[in-house]
Amino acid sequence: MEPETETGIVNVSDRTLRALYGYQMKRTFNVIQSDLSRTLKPFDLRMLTYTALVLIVDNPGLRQSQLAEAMDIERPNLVVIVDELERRDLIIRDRLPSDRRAYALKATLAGRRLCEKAIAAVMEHEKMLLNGISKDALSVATKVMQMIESNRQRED
Amino acid sequence: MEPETETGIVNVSDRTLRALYGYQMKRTFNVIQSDLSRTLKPFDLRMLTYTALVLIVDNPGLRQSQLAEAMDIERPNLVVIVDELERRDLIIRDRLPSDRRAYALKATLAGRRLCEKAIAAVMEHEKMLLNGISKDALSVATKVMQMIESNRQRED
DNA sequence: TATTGTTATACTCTATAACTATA
DNA sequence: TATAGTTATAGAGTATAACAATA
Repeated sequence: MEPETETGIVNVSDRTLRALYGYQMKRTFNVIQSDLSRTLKPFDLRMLTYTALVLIVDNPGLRQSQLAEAMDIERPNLVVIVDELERRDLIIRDRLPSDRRAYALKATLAGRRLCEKAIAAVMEHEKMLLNGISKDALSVATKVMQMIESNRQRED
Repeated sequence: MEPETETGIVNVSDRTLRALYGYQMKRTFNVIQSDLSRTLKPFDLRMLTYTALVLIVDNPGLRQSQLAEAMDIERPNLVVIVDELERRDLIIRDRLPSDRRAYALKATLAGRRLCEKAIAAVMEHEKMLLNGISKDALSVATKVMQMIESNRQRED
């Protein structure tokens, strides 16, 4: 006599739905990811290059290791992303005088301009995706996500 | 004079944070994904094989095409997942008498037992991840995710 | 010795076209 | 002709070890 919830085309019991909390989040993330990819295509950006560009524009002088940590990816995987942005003259790698191992990442004027346009497009699409969701509900959802993140169990 | 929010190690303005709504969700999904992977390792399951198994146990007779749609992946990518579960005798592929092209997927006794154990382990870990989050807040967050999913703009 | 960025590499997940067997 | 499942394959994204340069 368990309640059932419609999720896609199959019905799962509420107990099972709780066991699939990652499954709901993955479905939702897929939606956002694919919408974002389509929105960013005209700018020749992917989610990863877009995120990196936005963070560099917002944090001039950021190091690659900091950016990798912020984006939650490994340093080796960031190299190709920064390479691509640099090759397109959207950012530059400046040597830090204080630590000649590291780079200070800075957006170029072209990078800042592209970033502005991309952000505007993303926000426009976001409106459609978040249609019917109250400001309060969205705020609660964001807090829940931040709580989950802070509850992360780092492996030892 | 923009407010700033701590996200990882870099500060981003609230406007920028809104432009990175996918970024927050990705970070959160990464946390859930990696926690889930670690939890499922003792059962020799990944997120995909776990999700497939749970859905088959909960929906006996499910077809592969239905399962693929439920899991939001392409049919070809499901084949290897079903192959693996079948090879481990956790599920069987039953021919449908009414449509000999399709398979009815059913869990074996071993599959149902492993599924039960895996769900228990996942729920135990979920408690830690959702620590400090009220039932109401979680419910709101889930509804928001479902709303986003239903707002999906299918490409034509 | 430790850290920054790098290369190489392997693995997982994803996406598409084309095939077979049934309908 | 259309659909269910399959094969082959290519492309993203991710994770790890090992290296050079610098601290």
